[in-house]
Amino acid sequence: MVTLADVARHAGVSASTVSYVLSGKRSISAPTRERIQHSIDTLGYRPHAGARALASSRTDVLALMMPLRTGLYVPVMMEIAMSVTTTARSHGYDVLLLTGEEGPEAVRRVEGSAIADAMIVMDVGLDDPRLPCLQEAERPAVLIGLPTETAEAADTAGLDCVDLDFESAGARCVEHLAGLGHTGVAVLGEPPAVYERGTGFAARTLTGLRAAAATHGVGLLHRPVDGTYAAVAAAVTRVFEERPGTTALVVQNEAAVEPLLALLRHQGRAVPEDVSVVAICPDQVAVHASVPLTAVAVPAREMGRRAVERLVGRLAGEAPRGTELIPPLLTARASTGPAPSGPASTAGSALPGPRVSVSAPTEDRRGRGGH
Amino acid sequence: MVTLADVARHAGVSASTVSYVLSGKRSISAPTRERIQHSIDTLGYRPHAGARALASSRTDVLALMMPLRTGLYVPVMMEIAMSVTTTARSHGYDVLLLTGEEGPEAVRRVEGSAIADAMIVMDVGLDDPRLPCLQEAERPAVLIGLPTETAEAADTAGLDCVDLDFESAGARCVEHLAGLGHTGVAVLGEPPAVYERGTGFAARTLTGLRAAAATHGVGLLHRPVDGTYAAVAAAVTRVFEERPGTTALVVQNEAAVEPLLALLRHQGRAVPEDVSVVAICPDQVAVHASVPLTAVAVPAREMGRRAVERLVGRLAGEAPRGTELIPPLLTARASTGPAPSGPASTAGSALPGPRVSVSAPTEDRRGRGGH
DNA sequence: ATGAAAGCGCTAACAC
DNA sequence: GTGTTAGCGCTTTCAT
Repeated sequence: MVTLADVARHAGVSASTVSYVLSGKRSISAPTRERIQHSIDTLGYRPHAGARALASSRTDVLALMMPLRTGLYVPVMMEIAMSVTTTARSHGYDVLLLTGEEGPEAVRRVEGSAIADAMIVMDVGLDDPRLPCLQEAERPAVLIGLPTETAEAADTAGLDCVDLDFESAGARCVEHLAGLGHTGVAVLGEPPAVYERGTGFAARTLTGLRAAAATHGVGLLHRPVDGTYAAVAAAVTRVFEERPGTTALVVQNEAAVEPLLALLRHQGRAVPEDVSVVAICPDQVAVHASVPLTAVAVPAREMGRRAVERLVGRLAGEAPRGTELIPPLLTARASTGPAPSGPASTAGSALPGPRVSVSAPTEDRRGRGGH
Repeated sequence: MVTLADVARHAGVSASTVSYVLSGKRSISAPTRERIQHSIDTLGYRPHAGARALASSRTDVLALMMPLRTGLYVPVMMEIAMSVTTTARSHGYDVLLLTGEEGPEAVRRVEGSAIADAMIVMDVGLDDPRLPCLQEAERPAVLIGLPTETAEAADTAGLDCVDLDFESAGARCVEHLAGLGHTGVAVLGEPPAVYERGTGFAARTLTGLRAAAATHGVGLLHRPVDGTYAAVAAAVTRVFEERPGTTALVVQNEAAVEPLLALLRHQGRAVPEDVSVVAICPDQVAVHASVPLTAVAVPAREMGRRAVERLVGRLAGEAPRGTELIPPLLTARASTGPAPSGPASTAGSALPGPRVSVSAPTEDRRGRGGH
């Protein structure tokens, strides 16, 4: 193994000079710097991470705690993880991946063993047991997500948070639909487990949805669903039975998107002629859906990037910045349109009660699949 | 910070004794061990990772290189990553996440800076530039995937590999369908980019599919598809036009699964009465699809687990084990059934379809196809 | 602008 | 069964 001492010898200088060339912490004359750099390249020298960590008390590693509990949409997590990793690299940091299984113990391990300089914590719950440890910890931490129902309380707890402004996101959805004349909106939410766990973003979205619904005189039904075809079908069918006047759906559950579209197609409800659909999901999902979806984007990459940049800033001595909410951006695509104007124009209207039977839109349909 | 020396002083022993209690590398009398353990607990001592790495040349970290290039199904990657992380923890290792962007440079970094003790490399291509570095490296590496078209060549290159036996997986799919009397099978494969990149698993699957098709007199069409509704619709429509005798589909593209099922429903082709579908995907996807799918499982967790266990074994001194292929497991679910027996019974029959072969096997068949 | 030297906290011979 | 001690490779005062 090539050590710093080897380089020093090869370049005919002292070890400390080599070290200073590497760190740039003091000025070195051009000739010696070049000579040393040449030796480094020739010998293929790489500083030993452990030795450096021991001497400097810095690891150049960020820990990423990613619980991946049931009901969470994996691609968003993954995108955040990748965004964190590439952003971290661009700042000279590596990323240590921790699962949620260890819980608070992982926080103590990172702290106590000096495994990482800072941490990013995802999937934060309302009474997350990791939070107290994080607050006691010496090392800076940034949460992706808020541990509170509202945006204000988080920073008072001394925590740095980055998240989409889900409350505004919910409001945007309703506003968009209200603007198109819809008055009966149903929300297909995350799986029940997500709400039960007290995961902040789902609750905050709901708050925004409800507030805007009240403001705009829109009736709102909310149904948590698992991301399976069966669950979506059951929920949607019930919604249309309970309130035939439903003309728009908001989906906050990426896994439910395709099942929902397939179901509507199957039921003969045209999108957006009979029913409008707004999603809260990554843009990629919205664009590639079988009907391009009007959607509020969940900016996964952005969230990962900002989290890292805050952490890097704090490691460089900046003060905590509190809660940072990313404003939602709704992009109108093909899945929303004006509310159908009379009972006559909706598929649901043909039905006396329970089930959708007939008549539908203007689609080319063939084959024996017909109901 | 609490150091080993602090513990030693508190317990009234020497530093080395404390160290040996921790490592278990020499026998300590019960009383002193207990006394030391008590001091450790009282003081809340944690060994300093950097110091330990420097002194022992072991980091207790495994590096996981996960490229996440276009066209790869994210949930499988994520499941492997999580499986790797939890398995690693259970063996006392942490996991450092590396993206593919750095390429071979990342391998050298890990090696040169002693950042990790070993590495797991995913998404290996046929002429992967990381492979030469890996072979030169001192540290053990395990590939998830094979860098070759066939199973044999990999270990000769001195590399340790873990993967599903995709060749057999392909064969199982065809065998299953052939056993049900299907003679016209189309394969919806991974996105074109995956094949172009020379990613081994896709090519190997195709090899297995083709071999079995030849053996069983099954006609095989192969279409790479992007995982969007539009791409799937285009491909499937063309397949049925080109060969109306197609009665079964094999899908190796998780993102295409729901679009495909939605499309078939929309076209009025009943599954499995008109067309059978076999998938190569994680069991979870197969089970939760809108039609539970007969499928060869991609054992993501298993692959991650085995990769880590091999690595841990090799770090403990075991010799490389070469290539380890996990035998495929096909589970029959609701999406496959006997081939429709005559032109009269299929939706496709409406089309000017030349050939549907006559004879079919002797299997118990039921459903509406009954002649 | 450069060098010398004292650690950082731990491990692993080498003693006894 | 336990203590002593010499590093591991790097950073960073303190000198000059």
